[in-house]
Amino acid sequence: MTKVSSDFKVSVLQTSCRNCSLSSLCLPKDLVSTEIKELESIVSQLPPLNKHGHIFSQGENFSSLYVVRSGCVKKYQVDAEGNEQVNGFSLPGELLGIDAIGTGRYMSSAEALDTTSYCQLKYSKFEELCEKIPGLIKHILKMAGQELVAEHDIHKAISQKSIDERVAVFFTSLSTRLRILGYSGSEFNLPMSRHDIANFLGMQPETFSRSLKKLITDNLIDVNLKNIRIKDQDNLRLLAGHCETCPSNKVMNG
Amino acid sequence: MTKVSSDFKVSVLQTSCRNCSLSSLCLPKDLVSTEIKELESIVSQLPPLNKHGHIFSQGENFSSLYVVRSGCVKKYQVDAEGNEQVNGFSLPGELLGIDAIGTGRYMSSAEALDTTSYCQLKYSKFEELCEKIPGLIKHILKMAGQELVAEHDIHKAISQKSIDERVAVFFTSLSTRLRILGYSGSEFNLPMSRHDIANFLGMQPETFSRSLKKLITDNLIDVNLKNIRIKDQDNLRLLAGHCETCPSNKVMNG
DNA sequence: GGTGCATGTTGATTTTAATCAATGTCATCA
DNA sequence: TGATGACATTGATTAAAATCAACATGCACC
Repeated sequence: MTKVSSDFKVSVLQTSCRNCSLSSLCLPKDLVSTEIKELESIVSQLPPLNKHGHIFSQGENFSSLYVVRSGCVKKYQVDAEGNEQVNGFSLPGELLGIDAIGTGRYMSSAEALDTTSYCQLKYSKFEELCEKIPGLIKHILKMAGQELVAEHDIHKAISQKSIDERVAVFFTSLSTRLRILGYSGSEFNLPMSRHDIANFLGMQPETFSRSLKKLITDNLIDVNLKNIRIKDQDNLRLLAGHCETCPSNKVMNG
Repeated sequence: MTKVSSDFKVSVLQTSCRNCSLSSLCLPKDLVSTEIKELESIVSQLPPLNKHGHIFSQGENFSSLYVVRSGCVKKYQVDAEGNEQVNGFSLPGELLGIDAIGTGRYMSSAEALDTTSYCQLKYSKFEELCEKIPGLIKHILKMAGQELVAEHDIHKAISQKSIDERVAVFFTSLSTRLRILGYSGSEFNLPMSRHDIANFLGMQPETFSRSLKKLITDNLIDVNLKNIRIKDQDNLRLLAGHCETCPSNKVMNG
């Protein structure tokens, strides 16, 4: 089977931030050459993880922030009773570990859903660098803000939207994020299981499955196992409740 | 009627960060005197708002972060169809506006539920100051992280927990936050309406009302209009962490 | 101190999604 | 390549909460 363009993979050969295909997402704007060098000096590109490998696990001591380079990462928490809550899915360019800065421990686990490469930023060095590179503060706060907006979106979706609407929200949001990364927004392969998506969207896997069926019969999407093809973006976004002028419908981390 | 200690009010007479009763929450640790002075120079204490007054409104251009000094603030978004989603309630010491840094516009509205005083931090000046005061970056990232953790908690609650459990989560969480502020964690007055709480917790007001009744008959709380008294912290917290799918808890529910 | 309106509660019914149970399908690996 | 187990779908039933409708209560404003 040939890979569609949205397998969430990028080349991982380069080791420089400057040449990284994600630099427009990952780096603050308008960095001068010396600043990029300084940033590169605190960024380590770690060996790629296989499926089920963990970038970090809930409860571990916080030391570094991470940026996804390729692949897809599941963020999740497990409570005392062993129940899992999927908090979201991180795509290339997205930052992991912000919520650990305050507590000193990772509050959630970050697991590769696929072969995943990523970069490490030692936090102690990062803090120093913030004082040297002005734009860096704004950049990380911007990324934190995006995460907050995404959380509000999913809060609203689970709180107020019907099952089919939530599924539409998931696909349209994923579609938008993939397009930003340069992939097809109309056809992509899901690296996560039905179980994980359902968990994230606050429903049972059976319910998610039935909703997929509904969206197919309504001619909004086509589904072939992991492969999703969006047939009617407009009506899918309409169902999702999407509205361009509405702040709550920006890109969502899920 | 005499005020109980948890009316979320603090004296608003002082104008210095140093003497502010919230300094332990609002300021980074270990600031030297000159640093506090610099911080004070960018913090303006604005005139208090009456009930329904807005600190900022969704869509307005971002310019400042705000810290609640006294009272209680409702964070909410309204979508194109006019549906409101309550994102949360901010108590004294909590920061507002982080999610606007990245987008340049406030993504939600912040409305006083009561007479509320607050401080303004011009963001442009704040960024400059971050370069001068090392701890400031960590402090704001810590507060952003706390907000993210809170969002994950509510996501999980709405996603997985039953109605009564969600209500228990709300009360125990509020109780904890009030105690940290030095108020009673076992008796307090709710500044927000049933409608707003229900909306925040992803349920209908009728359903919230019925759940309150249930918690009262189970002897976990007492309710007198806006006044809540927690009678059995232990079991309320147990309920808040309780999970449907956990076999040991299933039997007790009947 | 009424009057009117917003807020909150209660009851009956319907709708929705969870649960339970069975079956189907795919990928893995001997 | 066929057996195995994880993942996914489908159907029947139950449980939970939304909805609809009526009523009660408290509060703000005359």
